[in-house]
Amino acid sequence: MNIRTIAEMAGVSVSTVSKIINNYSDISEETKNKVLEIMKQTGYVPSNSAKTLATKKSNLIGVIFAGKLNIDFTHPFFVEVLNSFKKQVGLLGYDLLFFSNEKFYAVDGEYLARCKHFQLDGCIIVTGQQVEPSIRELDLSDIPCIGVDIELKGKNSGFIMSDNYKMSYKVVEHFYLQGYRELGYIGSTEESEISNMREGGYKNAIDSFGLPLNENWFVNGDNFFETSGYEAMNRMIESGSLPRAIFAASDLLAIGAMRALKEHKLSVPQDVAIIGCDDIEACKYTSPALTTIRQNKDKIGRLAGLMLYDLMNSQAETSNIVVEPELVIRESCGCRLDNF
Amino acid sequence: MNIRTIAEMAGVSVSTVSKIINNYSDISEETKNKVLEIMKQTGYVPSNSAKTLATKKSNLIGVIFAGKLNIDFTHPFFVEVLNSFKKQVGLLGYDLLFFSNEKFYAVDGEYLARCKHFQLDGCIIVTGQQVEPSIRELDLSDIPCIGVDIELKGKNSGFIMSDNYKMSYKVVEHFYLQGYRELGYIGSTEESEISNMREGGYKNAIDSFGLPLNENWFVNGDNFFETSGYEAMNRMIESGSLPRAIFAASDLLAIGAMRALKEHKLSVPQDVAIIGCDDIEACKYTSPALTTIRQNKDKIGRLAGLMLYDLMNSQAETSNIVVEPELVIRESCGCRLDNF
DNA sequence: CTGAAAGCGCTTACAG
DNA sequence: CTGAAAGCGCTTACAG
Repeated sequence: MNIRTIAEMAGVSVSTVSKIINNYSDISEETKNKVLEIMKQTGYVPSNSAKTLATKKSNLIGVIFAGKLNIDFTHPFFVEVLNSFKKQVGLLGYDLLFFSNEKFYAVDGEYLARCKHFQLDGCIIVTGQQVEPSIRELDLSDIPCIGVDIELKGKNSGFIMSDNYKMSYKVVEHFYLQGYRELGYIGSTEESEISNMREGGYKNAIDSFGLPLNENWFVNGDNFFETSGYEAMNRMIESGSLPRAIFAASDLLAIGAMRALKEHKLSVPQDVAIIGCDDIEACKYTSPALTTIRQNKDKIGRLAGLMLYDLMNSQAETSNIVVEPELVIRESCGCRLDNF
Repeated sequence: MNIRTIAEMAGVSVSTVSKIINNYSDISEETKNKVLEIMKQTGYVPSNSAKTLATKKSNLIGVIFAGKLNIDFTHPFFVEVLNSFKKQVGLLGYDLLFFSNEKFYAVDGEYLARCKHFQLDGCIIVTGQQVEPSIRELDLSDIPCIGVDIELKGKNSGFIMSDNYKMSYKVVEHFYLQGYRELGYIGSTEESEISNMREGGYKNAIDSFGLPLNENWFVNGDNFFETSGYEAMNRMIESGSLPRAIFAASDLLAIGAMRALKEHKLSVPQDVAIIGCDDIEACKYTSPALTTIRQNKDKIGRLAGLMLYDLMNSQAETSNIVVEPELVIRESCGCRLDNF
């Protein structure tokens, strides 16, 4: 069943059917209805590959998880961003392609090659740590790309992330308002740009409030996961000196830190207050419930979709957007201690 | 840059280049190396749409979340299954296509039409409640499909799920071993096949162990989420009579139930023991930590990939597989009460 | 408002 | 071992 069959059945030309499929206006109502009727009866569906071949546009957007490892579908932050991104671009008429073909990964990803292979209209790149060089190649190509939590520099690229400095500022401010003056930080590996931005913002804010800055209270884990937080906290405890309040670069780091504190008979928030980052599901169920920074994942996803659309239809130049984060107060920061 | 350019540069025919791309054996080493070299230098990438058009195979697998609502990327179970599915089919040389184009959803999904449009080689269908009729149409088509947690009946379809009866049996057995004789159940809506299977298995097991069955201790929520568990538990509490132990059809239901119990000053597991289902991340962080049934998501995903592959390459007939679940003991079931 | 024809970039018998 | 040619199912100037 192809366009020719439909054309013959309707007694019109292939061009005419094509125009009807693509909603051209210069077709008589009569012809149009006749053809539409036949398409419906036969259950005809135009072939995307033929269309792509002819037009060089696939109506497909590539989704790339850069910086391998652990950071696939199970990553709580990206998964939610992706969810709203998917809805947004879906509304605009695009479907999503996920690279998974491992055969192509042999040669360092080869992302650009994959994109060309599928003639993707654009890409969204989400990322963890250690970005492969091949991402840079894609970034600089003429394929429109939007990065989430990764700074893209190409002239057909843009990126979006939460305001990581603001985040830290809000945390310091909240701690300050409660009288905490000795502030610590648990980050991910130093290779993580995101963690470093949060740390930088945190130190700046400490400085703005005129608080002392003690480097012993700043520790890094190997990644953003629970075990890293546990180990980092243990190291801080063993160093002999503890801050009154700690900001962790992720909720899992915070949860790990709480476990370490608990094991040392230290109470959260009475001995050490903790604020995490991400607002994952589990925050609500820890005890004490974890105060955290919520990124507006829904907004990030929607904006990413819209920015990419503009890029793909050259309705906009490169743009970089930063989204306001929000402090979600629960128990671990101590400001609701009366309720205990 | 296309196959003809490469052919001309190498001074061979298009057919020859095509054979080299596709690893045909009847090509001289010399020609092969010459062409390969040129392909490399030029950075030539074959077009997937042209290939698909010619071969009717896209090397793409469709991922379908049936039964809309809430059940997208953020669903903890499916997301992990998908993760391992992706790896498995990636190894086999396939990429993944996610339907998101909302324009097509206008007419009840039209899944089959979408598949044809992209000439997908196969589909994986994961599902929540209330499966759309259009899924059935796809199931019965000649496109190979594998269902996860959904029974597919088409002759080119298969499905895979955890052994939902066994799950319940293990829970009842565990409760029994601890001396609990009054067993309750919190399920999702009655429209959920999965919840009903678990309930059925649970009742059977209760029967096998010769325990009394009290219908008042069996309640259903509206879905698998926390609030449903909370409300269901409250209803059971208000009914005046409580079982000694409860199996909830999901971890979130269990967590909601624990919240309701806590609010009524009832302790878990001292007053009521609880076992959840899914082993989501949050189980570890609730207090008490939630004992649960872990589905082997990794195995389910890998098997789904392999089964689909066999179906797509007609190396196997329809097959239905059931995967052994595992009891993960933490605190909420009470068997480690000594440790408290 | 409609149609004939070239072209998009591959694959695949088939011939040699 | 290699190549000429038809065909996959669309779109797009262009002519009328």
